[in-house]
Amino acid sequence: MKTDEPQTARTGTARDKILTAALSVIRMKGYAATSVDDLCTAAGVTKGAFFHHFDSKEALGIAAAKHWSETTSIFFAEAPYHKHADPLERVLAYIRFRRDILQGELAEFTCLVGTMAQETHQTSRAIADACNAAISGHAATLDADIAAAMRDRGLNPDGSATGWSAASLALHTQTVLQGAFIIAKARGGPAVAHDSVDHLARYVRLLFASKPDRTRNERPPS
Amino acid sequence: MKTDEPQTARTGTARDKILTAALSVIRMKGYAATSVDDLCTAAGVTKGAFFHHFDSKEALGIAAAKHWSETTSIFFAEAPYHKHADPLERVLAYIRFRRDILQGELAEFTCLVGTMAQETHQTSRAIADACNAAISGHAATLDADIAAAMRDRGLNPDGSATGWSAASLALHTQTVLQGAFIIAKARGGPAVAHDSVDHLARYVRLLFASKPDRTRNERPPS
DNA sequence: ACTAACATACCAACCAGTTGGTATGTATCG
DNA sequence: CGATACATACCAACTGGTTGGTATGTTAGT
Repeated sequence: MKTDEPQTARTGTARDKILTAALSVIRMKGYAATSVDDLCTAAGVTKGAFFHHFDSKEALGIAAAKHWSETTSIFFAEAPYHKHADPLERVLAYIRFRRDILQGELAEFTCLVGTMAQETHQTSRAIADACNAAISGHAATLDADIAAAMRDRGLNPDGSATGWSAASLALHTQTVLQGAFIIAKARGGPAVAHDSVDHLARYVRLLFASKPDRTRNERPPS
Repeated sequence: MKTDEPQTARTGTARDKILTAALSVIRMKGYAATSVDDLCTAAGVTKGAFFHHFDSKEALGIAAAKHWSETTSIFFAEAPYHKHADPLERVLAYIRFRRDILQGELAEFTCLVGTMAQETHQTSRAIADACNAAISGHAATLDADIAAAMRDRGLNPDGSATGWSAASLALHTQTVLQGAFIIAKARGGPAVAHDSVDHLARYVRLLFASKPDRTRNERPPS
Protein backbone atom coordinates (compact mmCIF):
# COMPACT_ATOMS: atom_id res chain seq x y z
CA MET A 1 0.00 0.00 0.00
CA LYS A 2 1.41 3.32 -1.02
CA THR A 3 1.41 6.37 1.17
CA ASP A 4 -0.61 9.04 -0.53
CA GLU A 5 1.14 12.26 -1.38
CA PRO A 6 -1.40 15.04 -1.32
CA GLN A 7 0.83 17.99 -2.20
CA THR A 8 1.72 18.05 -5.84
CA ALA A 9 3.10 20.77 -8.13
CA ARG A 10 3.49 17.90 -10.55
CA THR A 11 6.10 18.73 -13.10
CA GLY A 12 8.75 16.13 -13.71
CA THR A 13 7.73 14.15 -10.65
CA ALA A 14 10.51 11.63 -10.11
CA ARG A 15 13.33 13.67 -11.59
CA ASP A 16 12.46 16.71 -9.50
CA LYS A 17 12.07 14.64 -6.37
CA ILE A 18 15.52 13.14 -6.89
CA LEU A 19 17.05 16.56 -7.55
CA THR A 20 15.39 18.09 -4.50
CA ALA A 21 16.50 15.16 -2.35
CA ALA A 22 20.03 15.45 -3.73
CA LEU A 23 20.36 19.05 -2.59
CA SER A 24 19.69 18.21 1.04
CA VAL A 25 21.25 14.76 1.27
CA ILE A 26 24.52 15.69 -0.46
CA ARG A 27 24.78 18.86 1.61
CA MET A 28 24.46 16.73 4.73
CA LYS A 29 26.53 13.66 3.92
CA GLY A 30 28.72 14.86 1.08
CA TYR A 31 28.77 13.63 -2.51
CA ALA A 32 30.98 10.54 -2.15
CA ALA A 33 29.27 9.33 1.03
CA THR A 34 25.84 9.65 -0.59
CA SER A 35 24.84 6.47 -2.40
CA VAL A 36 22.35 6.26 -5.21
CA ASP A 37 20.15 4.21 -2.86
CA ASP A 38 20.30 7.02 -0.29
CA LEU A 39 19.05 9.40 -2.94
CA CYS A 40 16.27 7.06 -4.06
CA THR A 41 15.10 6.44 -0.50
CA ALA A 42 15.11 10.15 0.31
CA ALA A 43 13.25 10.95 -2.89
CA GLY A 44 10.82 8.06 -2.47
CA VAL A 45 11.57 6.56 -5.88
CA THR A 46 13.20 3.36 -7.07
CA LYS A 47 16.58 2.88 -8.64
CA GLY A 48 14.98 2.22 -11.98
CA ALA A 49 13.55 5.71 -11.93
CA PHE A 50 16.92 7.15 -10.99
CA PHE A 51 18.78 5.57 -13.89
CA HIS A 52 15.95 6.39 -16.23
CA HIS A 53 16.52 10.10 -15.63
CA PHE A 54 20.28 10.11 -15.01
CA ASP A 55 22.86 8.08 -16.90
CA SER A 56 25.09 7.79 -13.87
CA LYS A 57 25.74 9.12 -10.40
CA GLU A 58 28.12 11.61 -11.99
CA ALA A 59 25.35 12.87 -14.29
CA LEU A 60 23.17 13.39 -11.22
CA GLY A 61 25.98 15.39 -9.64
CA ILE A 62 26.20 17.68 -12.66
CA ALA A 63 22.41 18.06 -12.80
CA ALA A 64 22.32 18.80 -9.06
CA ALA A 65 24.91 21.56 -9.49
CA LYS A 66 22.82 23.11 -12.26
CA HIS A 67 19.62 22.73 -10.25
CA TRP A 68 21.35 24.41 -7.30
CA SER A 69 22.48 27.22 -9.56
CA GLU A 70 18.92 27.79 -10.76
CA THR A 71 17.21 27.69 -7.38
CA THR A 72 19.78 29.94 -5.71
CA SER A 73 19.61 32.37 -8.62
CA ILE A 74 15.90 32.80 -7.99
CA PHE A 75 16.43 32.99 -4.23
CA PHE A 76 19.00 35.78 -4.49
CA ALA A 77 17.19 37.61 -7.25
CA GLU A 78 14.17 37.90 -4.97
CA ALA A 79 16.22 38.85 -1.89
CA PRO A 80 15.66 42.34 -0.45
CA TYR A 81 19.24 43.61 -0.72
CA HIS A 82 18.68 44.86 -4.26
CA LYS A 83 16.37 47.64 -3.12
CA HIS A 84 19.06 50.14 -2.09
CA ALA A 85 19.65 53.03 -4.45
CA ASP A 86 23.41 53.22 -3.94
CA PRO A 87 25.49 50.41 -5.56
CA LEU A 88 27.87 50.18 -2.60
CA GLU A 89 24.92 49.92 -0.24
CA ARG A 90 23.61 47.03 -2.32
CA VAL A 91 26.93 45.22 -2.02
CA LEU A 92 27.07 45.78 1.73
CA ALA A 93 23.44 44.73 2.07
CA TYR A 94 24.27 41.56 0.13
CA ILE A 95 27.06 40.71 2.56
CA ARG A 96 24.78 41.46 5.51
CA PHE A 97 22.13 39.22 3.94
CA ARG A 98 24.62 36.39 3.53
CA ARG A 99 25.65 36.74 7.16
CA ASP A 100 22.06 36.79 8.39
CA ILE A 101 21.15 33.54 6.64
CA LEU A 102 24.08 31.78 8.36
CA GLN A 103 21.90 30.24 11.05
CA GLY A 104 20.13 27.06 12.06
CA GLU A 105 21.35 23.66 10.94
CA LEU A 106 24.53 23.45 8.87
CA ALA A 107 22.83 21.71 5.97
CA GLU A 108 20.39 24.61 5.73
CA PHE A 109 22.85 27.40 4.95
CA THR A 110 25.77 25.48 3.51
CA CYS A 111 26.70 25.53 -0.19
CA LEU A 112 26.07 22.43 -2.31
CA VAL A 113 28.50 23.31 -5.06
CA GLY A 114 31.30 24.24 -2.67
CA THR A 115 30.93 20.87 -1.01
CA MET A 116 30.85 18.98 -4.29
CA ALA A 117 33.73 20.92 -5.84
CA GLN A 118 35.99 19.90 -3.01
CA GLU A 119 35.12 16.24 -3.23
CA THR A 120 35.13 15.83 -6.99
CA HIS A 121 37.86 18.15 -8.25
CA GLN A 122 40.21 15.21 -8.86
CA THR A 123 37.74 12.41 -9.44
CA SER A 124 35.25 14.16 -11.72
CA ARG A 125 36.24 17.32 -13.52
CA ALA A 126 32.78 17.47 -15.11
CA ILE A 127 31.09 17.93 -11.72
CA ALA A 128 33.77 20.34 -10.51
CA ASP A 129 33.30 22.40 -13.67
CA ALA A 130 29.56 22.58 -13.08
CA CYS A 131 30.23 23.69 -9.50
CA ASN A 132 32.69 26.30 -10.69
CA ALA A 133 30.11 27.63 -13.15
CA ALA A 134 27.58 27.98 -10.31
CA ILE A 135 30.00 29.80 -8.02
CA SER A 136 31.43 32.05 -10.71
CA GLY A 137 27.97 32.76 -12.07
CA HIS A 138 26.73 33.86 -8.68
CA ALA A 139 29.83 36.01 -8.10
CA ALA A 140 29.18 37.68 -11.45
CA THR A 141 25.83 38.99 -10.19
CA LEU A 142 27.87 41.28 -7.91
CA ASP A 143 30.18 42.60 -10.61
CA ALA A 144 27.94 45.39 -11.85
CA ASP A 145 27.26 46.85 -8.40
CA ILE A 146 30.91 46.70 -7.34
CA ALA A 147 32.00 48.26 -10.64
CA ALA A 148 29.41 51.04 -10.25
CA ALA A 149 30.56 51.72 -6.70
CA MET A 150 34.12 51.94 -7.93
CA ARG A 151 33.23 54.35 -10.71
CA ASP A 152 31.33 56.52 -8.21
CA ARG A 153 34.62 57.01 -6.41
CA GLY A 154 36.74 57.50 -9.49
CA LEU A 155 38.23 54.02 -9.36
CA ASN A 156 38.77 51.93 -12.46
CA PRO A 157 36.75 48.67 -12.24
CA ASP A 158 39.48 46.71 -14.01
CA GLY A 159 41.83 47.54 -11.18
CA SER A 160 44.47 49.46 -13.11
CA ALA A 161 45.06 51.97 -10.31
CA THR A 162 44.01 50.11 -7.19
CA GLY A 163 45.47 46.68 -7.86
CA TRP A 164 42.08 45.02 -7.44
CA SER A 165 39.25 44.64 -9.93
CA ALA A 166 35.49 44.49 -9.44
CA ALA A 167 35.53 40.87 -10.58
CA SER A 168 38.26 39.85 -8.14
CA LEU A 169 36.42 41.47 -5.22
CA ALA A 170 33.22 39.72 -6.24
CA LEU A 171 35.05 36.40 -6.28
CA HIS A 172 36.66 37.24 -2.95
CA THR A 173 33.23 37.51 -1.32
CA GLN A 174 32.58 33.94 -2.42
CA THR A 175 35.97 32.82 -1.15
CA VAL A 176 35.18 34.20 2.29
CA LEU A 177 31.74 32.60 2.27
CA GLN A 178 33.08 29.21 1.19
CA GLY A 179 35.74 29.45 3.87
CA ALA A 180 33.09 30.41 6.41
CA PHE A 181 31.18 27.22 5.54
CA ILE A 182 34.29 25.10 6.15
CA ILE A 183 34.98 26.75 9.50
CA ALA A 184 31.33 26.38 10.46
CA LYS A 185 31.47 22.67 9.62
CA ALA A 186 34.68 22.21 11.58
CA ARG A 187 33.23 24.05 14.56
CA GLY A 188 29.81 22.49 14.31
CA GLY A 189 28.03 25.84 14.19
CA PRO A 190 27.91 29.20 12.40
CA ALA A 191 29.18 31.45 15.22
CA VAL A 192 32.75 31.97 13.95
CA ALA A 193 31.52 32.13 10.37
CA HIS A 194 29.53 35.24 11.32
CA ASP A 195 32.72 36.97 12.46
CA SER A 196 34.44 36.28 9.17
CA VAL A 197 31.58 37.67 7.12
CA ASP A 198 31.72 40.74 9.36
CA HIS A 199 35.42 41.06 8.53
CA LEU A 200 34.47 40.89 4.85
CA ALA A 201 31.93 43.69 5.28
CA ARG A 202 34.53 45.79 7.11
CA TYR A 203 37.01 45.18 4.30
CA VAL A 204 34.59 46.40 1.66
CA ARG A 205 33.78 49.47 3.75
CA LEU A 206 37.48 50.24 4.20
CA LEU A 207 38.13 49.77 0.49
CA PHE A 208 35.51 52.33 -0.44
CA ALA A 209 36.08 54.63 2.53
CA SER A 210 39.51 55.66 1.32
CA LYS A 211 37.99 58.08 -1.20
CA PRO A 212 34.71 59.94 -0.70
CA ASP A 213 32.27 60.65 -3.48
CA ARG A 214 32.68 63.59 -5.85
CA THR A 215 35.15 65.65 -3.80
CA ARG A 216 38.79 64.80 -4.18
CA ASN A 217 39.49 66.05 -0.65
CA GLU A 218 40.09 63.42 2.00
CA ARG A 219 37.36 63.22 4.55
CA PRO A 220 37.13 59.83 6.27
CA PRO A 221 33.68 59.21 7.77
CA SER A 222 33.70 58.84 11.52
CA MET B 1 63.65 0.28 30.45
CA LYS B 2 61.76 2.14 27.84
CA THR B 3 61.59 5.87 27.53
CA ASP B 4 58.22 7.55 27.37
CA GLU B 5 59.01 8.40 23.76
CA PRO B 6 58.16 5.30 21.73
CA GLN B 7 58.68 7.00 18.37
CA THR B 8 61.66 5.34 16.79
CA ALA B 9 62.39 4.12 13.29
CA ARG B 10 61.48 0.53 14.03
CA THR B 11 58.16 1.07 15.81
CA GLY B 12 56.95 3.63 13.31
CA THR B 13 57.37 1.68 10.11
CA ALA B 14 53.91 0.58 8.97
CA ARG B 15 51.95 3.10 11.01
CA ASP B 16 54.03 6.00 9.69
CA LYS B 17 53.80 4.76 6.13
CA ILE B 18 50.00 4.61 6.40
CA LEU B 19 49.82 8.08 7.94
CA THR B 20 52.10 9.57 5.29
CA ALA B 21 50.09 7.91 2.55
CA ALA B 22 46.85 9.14 4.11
CA LEU B 23 47.94 12.78 3.90
CA SER B 24 48.44 12.66 0.15
CA VAL B 25 45.71 10.22 -0.86
CA ILE B 26 42.94 11.86 1.19
CA ARG B 27 43.98 15.31 -0.02
CA MET B 28 43.64 14.04 -3.57
CA LYS B 29 40.54 11.86 -3.44
CA GLY B 30 38.82 13.06 -0.29
CA TYR B 31 38.14 11.08 2.88
CA ALA B 32 34.96 9.26 1.90
CA ALA B 33 36.24 8.30 -1.55
CA THR B 34 39.44 6.90 -0.11
CA SER B 35 39.11 3.24 0.81
CA VAL B 36 41.22 1.42 3.38
CA ASP B 37 42.60 -0.65 0.51
CA ASP B 38 43.64 2.54 -1.28
CA LEU B 39 45.59 3.57 1.79
CA CYS B 40 47.20 0.15 2.17
CA THR B 41 48.23 0.02 -1.48
CA ALA B 42 49.69 3.53 -1.32
CA ALA B 43 51.52 2.74 1.89
CA GLY B 44 52.68 -0.67 0.68
CA VAL B 45 51.23 -2.56 3.64
CA THR B 46 48.46 -5.09 4.08
CA LYS B 47 45.05 -4.57 5.55
CA GLY B 48 46.01 -6.61 8.57
CA ALA B 49 48.71 -4.06 9.38
CA PHE B 50 46.20 -1.24 8.95
CA PHE B 51 43.72 -2.64 11.44
CA HIS B 52 46.50 -3.59 13.80
CA HIS B 53 47.45 0.07 14.14
CA PHE B 54 44.02 1.67 13.73
CA ASP B 55 40.77 0.39 15.17
CA SER B 56 38.74 1.70 12.26
CA LYS B 57 38.84 3.98 9.26
CA GLU B 58 37.51 6.71 11.53
CA ALA B 59 40.41 6.21 13.94
CA LEU B 60 42.79 6.64 11.00
CA GLY B 61 41.01 9.87 10.10
CA ILE B 62 41.52 11.24 13.60
CA ALA B 63 45.15 10.12 13.64
CA ALA B 64 45.71 11.68 10.22
CA ALA B 65 44.33 15.02 11.43
CA LYS B 66 46.70 14.95 14.40
CA HIS B 67 49.61 13.91 12.20
CA TRP B 68 48.78 16.78 9.85
CA SER B 69 48.67 19.16 12.77
CA GLU B 70 52.11 18.06 13.92
CA THR B 71 53.82 18.17 10.54
CA THR B 72 52.36 21.55 9.59
CA SER B 73 53.26 22.96 13.01
CA ILE B 74 56.91 22.14 12.33
CA PHE B 75 56.66 23.44 8.77
CA PHE B 76 55.30 26.84 9.81
CA ALA B 77 57.52 27.11 12.89
CA GLU B 78 60.53 26.83 10.58
CA ALA B 79 59.13 29.21 7.94
CA PRO B 80 61.00 32.48 7.37
CA TYR B 81 58.13 34.87 8.11
CA HIS B 82 58.95 34.94 11.84
CA LYS B 83 62.17 36.84 11.27
CA HIS B 84 60.64 40.32 11.01
CA ALA B 85 61.04 42.56 14.04
CA ASP B 86 57.64 44.26 13.76
CA PRO B 87 54.59 42.11 14.76
CA LEU B 88 52.42 43.52 11.94
CA GLU B 89 55.20 42.78 9.46
CA ARG B 90 55.25 39.20 10.71
CA VAL B 91 51.52 38.86 10.13
CA LEU B 92 51.77 40.34 6.64
CA ALA B 93 54.78 38.13 5.89
CA TYR B 94 52.75 35.11 7.02
CA ILE B 95 49.98 35.99 4.59
CA ARG B 96 52.51 36.55 1.81
CA PHE B 97 54.06 33.19 2.66
CA ARG B 98 50.68 31.47 2.48
CA ARG B 99 50.03 33.05 -0.91
CA ASP B 100 53.44 32.07 -2.26
CA ILE B 101 53.01 28.39 -1.40
CA LEU B 102 49.74 28.31 -3.37
CA GLN B 103 51.31 26.79 -6.46
CA GLY B 104 51.83 23.52 -8.29
CA GLU B 105 49.41 20.64 -8.00
CA LEU B 106 46.27 21.13 -5.90
CA ALA B 107 47.06 18.20 -3.59
CA GLU B 108 50.38 19.84 -2.77
CA PHE B 109 49.10 23.06 -1.22
CA THR B 110 45.60 22.08 -0.13
CA CYS B 111 44.58 21.55 3.49
CA LEU B 112 43.90 18.01 4.73
CA VAL B 113 41.85 19.03 7.75
CA GLY B 114 39.71 21.49 5.80
CA THR B 115 38.90 18.74 3.33
CA MET B 116 38.10 16.21 6.03
CA ALA B 117 36.07 18.63 8.16
CA GLN B 118 33.74 19.26 5.26
CA GLU B 119 33.20 15.59 4.52
CA THR B 120 32.86 14.32 8.07
CA HIS B 121 31.09 17.08 9.98
CA GLN B 122 27.82 15.16 9.97
CA THR B 123 29.05 11.59 9.72
CA SER B 124 31.88 11.68 12.25
CA ARG B 125 32.04 14.45 14.82
CA ALA B 126 35.24 12.89 16.23
CA ILE B 127 37.12 13.51 12.98
CA ALA B 128 35.60 16.96 12.55
CA ASP B 129 36.64 17.87 16.09
CA ALA B 130 40.21 16.77 15.40
CA CYS B 131 40.16 18.90 12.23
CA ASN B 132 38.81 21.86 14.14
CA ALA B 133 41.57 21.49 16.72
CA ALA B 134 44.17 21.56 13.95
CA ILE B 135 42.70 24.66 12.29
CA SER B 136 42.07 26.55 15.53
CA GLY B 137 45.49 25.56 16.85
CA HIS B 138 47.20 26.95 13.77
CA ALA B 139 45.15 30.14 13.90
CA ALA B 140 46.20 30.58 17.52
CA THR B 141 49.84 30.84 16.45
CA LEU B 142 48.92 34.20 14.89
CA ASP B 143 47.13 35.58 17.95
CA ALA B 144 50.19 36.96 19.74
CA ASP B 145 51.51 38.86 16.71
CA ILE B 146 48.12 40.34 15.85
CA ALA B 147 47.52 41.33 19.46
CA ALA B 148 50.95 42.97 19.65
CA ALA B 149 50.32 44.86 16.41
CA MET B 150 47.02 46.09 17.83
CA ARG B 151 48.61 47.26 21.07
CA ASP B 152 51.31 49.09 19.06
CA ARG B 153 48.52 51.18 17.58
CA GLY B 154 46.58 51.66 20.78
CA LEU B 155 43.90 49.12 19.90
CA ASN B 156 42.50 46.69 22.43
CA PRO B 157 43.19 43.06 21.31
CA ASP B 158 39.86 41.86 22.70
CA GLY B 159 38.09 44.18 20.26
CA SER B 160 36.27 46.40 22.72
CA ALA B 161 36.80 49.54 20.65
CA THR B 162 37.22 48.27 17.11
CA GLY B 163 34.57 45.55 17.02
CA TRP B 164 37.12 42.91 16.04
CA SER B 165 39.49 40.95 18.23
CA ALA B 166 42.95 39.54 17.52
CA ALA B 167 41.52 36.02 17.76
CA SER B 168 38.73 36.72 15.27
CA LEU B 169 41.18 38.21 12.75
CA ALA B 170 43.46 35.19 13.16
CA LEU B 171 40.53 32.89 12.47
CA HIS B 172 39.50 35.07 9.53
CA THR B 173 42.87 34.45 7.85
CA GLN B 174 42.10 30.72 8.03
CA THR B 175 38.60 31.29 6.67
CA VAL B 176 40.01 33.08 3.63
CA LEU B 177 42.62 30.37 3.10
CA GLN B 178 40.07 27.57 3.38
CA GLY B 179 37.83 29.45 0.96
CA ALA B 180 40.76 29.93 -1.38
CA PHE B 181 41.31 26.16 -1.42
CA ILE B 182 37.69 25.57 -2.38
CA ILE B 183 37.81 28.12 -5.18
CA ALA B 184 41.12 26.68 -6.39
CA LYS B 185 39.58 23.20 -6.47
CA ALA B 186 36.52 24.47 -8.33
CA ARG B 187 38.70 26.32 -10.85
CA GLY B 188 41.27 23.58 -11.16
CA GLY B 189 44.14 25.89 -10.28
CA PRO B 190 45.40 28.42 -7.73
CA ALA B 191 45.20 31.60 -9.83
CA VAL B 192 42.01 33.06 -8.32
CA ALA B 193 43.04 31.87 -4.86
CA HIS B 194 46.07 34.15 -5.13
CA ASP B 195 43.81 37.16 -5.65
CA SER B 196 41.79 36.37 -2.54
CA VAL B 197 44.86 36.06 -0.36
CA ASP B 198 45.98 39.41 -1.77
CA HIS B 199 42.62 40.84 -0.71
CA LEU B 200 43.24 39.45 2.76
CA ALA B 201 46.66 41.12 2.92
CA ARG B 202 45.11 44.41 1.76
CA TYR B 203 42.44 44.10 4.45
CA VAL B 204 45.01 43.65 7.21
CA ARG B 205 46.99 46.62 5.90
CA LEU B 206 43.86 48.79 5.81
CA LEU B 207 42.89 47.64 9.29
CA PHE B 208 46.19 48.77 10.75
CA ALA B 209 46.60 51.81 8.50
CA SER B 210 43.69 53.68 10.06
CA LYS B 211 45.49 55.12 13.03
CA PRO B 212 43.95 57.60 15.44
CA ASP B 213 46.65 60.23 14.67
CA ARG B 214 46.46 59.49 10.93
CA THR B 215 50.14 59.56 9.96
CA ARG B 216 49.96 57.86 6.61
CA ASN B 217 47.23 56.69 4.34
CA GLU B 218 48.23 53.75 2.23
CA ARG B 219 51.25 52.60 0.37
CA PRO B 220 51.75 50.28 -2.59
CA PRO B 221 52.78 46.72 -1.74
CA SER B 222 56.52 46.30 -1.85
C1' DA C 1 0.68 0.39 -31.01
C1' DC C 2 4.21 3.15 -29.45
C1' DT C 3 6.80 5.58 -26.14
C1' DA C 4 8.11 7.79 -21.82
C1' DA C 5 8.07 6.89 -17.12
C1' DC C 6 8.51 4.26 -13.85
C1' DA C 7 9.26 -0.60 -10.89
C1' DT C 8 11.54 -5.21 -9.63
C1' DA C 9 15.15 -8.18 -9.47
C1' DC C 10 19.59 -8.89 -9.95
C1' DC C 11 24.91 -8.65 -10.58
C1' DA C 12 29.99 -8.19 -10.20
C1' DA C 13 33.05 -5.32 -7.94
C1' DC C 14 34.09 -3.29 -3.95
C1' DC C 15 33.59 -1.98 0.92
C1' DA C 16 35.15 -1.97 6.08
C1' DG C 17 36.33 -5.08 9.12
C1' DT C 18 37.67 -10.15 10.93
C1' DT C 19 39.98 -14.39 11.08
C1' DG C 20 43.72 -17.39 12.21
C1' DG C 21 48.18 -17.37 11.67
C1' DT C 22 53.63 -16.27 11.61
C1' DA C 23 57.82 -13.94 12.92
C1' DT C 24 60.21 -11.50 16.26
C1' DG C 25 60.79 -9.60 20.12
C1' DT C 26 61.45 -9.43 25.60
C1' DA C 27 60.55 -10.10 30.40
C1' DT C 28 60.53 -13.69 34.09
C1' DC C 29 61.96 -17.58 36.55
C1' DG C 30 64.36 -22.01 37.57
C1' DC D 1 71.85 -20.44 30.45
C1' DG D 2 67.51 -21.95 28.69
C1' DA D 3 62.73 -22.64 28.82
C1' DT D 4 58.18 -20.68 29.39
C1' DA D 5 55.10 -16.96 28.81
C1' DC D 6 53.41 -13.14 26.85
C1' DA D 7 53.47 -8.93 23.66
C1' DT D 8 54.01 -6.56 19.32
C1' DA D 9 53.99 -6.19 14.37
C1' DC D 10 52.52 -7.87 10.57
C1' DC D 11 50.20 -10.85 6.79
C1' DA D 12 46.90 -13.53 3.36
C1' DA D 13 42.51 -15.02 2.96
C1' DC D 14 37.97 -14.40 4.00
C1' DT D 15 33.05 -12.40 5.28
C1' DG D 16 28.71 -10.15 5.11
C1' DG D 17 26.98 -6.25 3.45
C1' DT D 18 26.94 -2.22 0.03
C1' DT D 19 28.10 -0.13 -4.25
C1' DG D 20 26.95 1.78 -9.01
C1' DG D 21 24.85 -0.05 -12.69
C1' DT D 22 21.85 -3.33 -15.73
C1' DA D 23 18.20 -6.38 -17.60
C1' DT D 24 13.66 -6.99 -17.87
C1' DG D 25 9.72 -5.95 -16.93
C1' DT D 26 4.84 -3.05 -16.16
C1' DT D 27 1.90 0.94 -16.49
C1' DA D 28 -0.12 5.21 -18.30
C1' DG D 29 -0.67 8.65 -21.78
C1' DT D 30 -1.15 9.62 -26.79
